[in-house]
Amino acid sequence: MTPTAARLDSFHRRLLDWFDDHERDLPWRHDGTTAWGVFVSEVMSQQTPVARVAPIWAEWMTRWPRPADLASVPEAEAVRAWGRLGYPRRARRLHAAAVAMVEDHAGEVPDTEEELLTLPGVGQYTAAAVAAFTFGRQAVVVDTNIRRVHARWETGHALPEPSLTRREMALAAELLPSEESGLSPRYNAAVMELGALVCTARSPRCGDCPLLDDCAWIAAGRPEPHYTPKGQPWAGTKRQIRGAIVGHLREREDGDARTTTIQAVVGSVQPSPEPSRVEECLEDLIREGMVTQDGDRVTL
DNA sequence: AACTCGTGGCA
DNA sequence: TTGCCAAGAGT
Repeated sequence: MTPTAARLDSFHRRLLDWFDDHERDLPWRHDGTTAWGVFVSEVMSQQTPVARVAPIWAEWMTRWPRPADLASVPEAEAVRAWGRLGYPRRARRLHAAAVAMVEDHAGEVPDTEEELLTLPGVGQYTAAAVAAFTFGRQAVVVDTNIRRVHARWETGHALPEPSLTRREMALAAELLPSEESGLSPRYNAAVMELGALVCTARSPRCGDCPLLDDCAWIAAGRPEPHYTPKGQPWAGTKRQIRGAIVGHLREREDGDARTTTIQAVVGSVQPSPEPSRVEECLEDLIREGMVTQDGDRVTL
């Protein structure tokens, strides 16, 4: 299960050579991007395609170039500026993280995984990614792309298990180039990039893969993933209704704020569920702080 | 450990 | 057309 030193060396060399020729020109990879810029890009990219993140990230960097700039505006400003990236609670956590940086870290992005992990919205992946990509640290970065590359190249499975296991983290740590080599940050980016561009979940481009002749999944005959039936109807779920509520509010421009009546919110959700169900979701959003209430009016 | 939390593009 | 999937985190 532990690859031989020779196979591991080949793995590193092929990935890094491939990355030299295929690295995407993402805006946060440009020279001069600050640690704050990398931090924001990582949070925005959680569960969200990077192509959709790029324009919003650019707006945020112009508007709030330092943590203190975001921390100085109301949290609702961040939620409004989030646009349609999805999971808008991430905007609130990003704002809270900026406040924490100002209050506890001299207005800077902390430069260790341990400190990064204390920030709202920062979990195992984001802490490792920021530590590696902006501070050049030795960190075990494991995202969905890296998990899939590892599953195929080493384990021979089409896709990783639904939830991240300790075994996977241990494997990722074993596959990391040594600290002395100084290659691990760029290697981490390279594996992620391969997963995003070549070793994709659907229709992988194995013909373009630098690891083709050394891949356990290929050697096993590219077995299919085991099908897991979890298909549930989307319409009527809390997530759908919450999305419709916040989406409706987002479009209700009224000066700086985005506000309307509870009644208008209830009438805006399509297909229309029971009004009580919409009200329940609205109450959740108010309780969580995503939406504020003033009498019969609600504001994003 | 299993669930919840948005949104849009694409095969 | 519709289900799958995308740089996960929090509980």
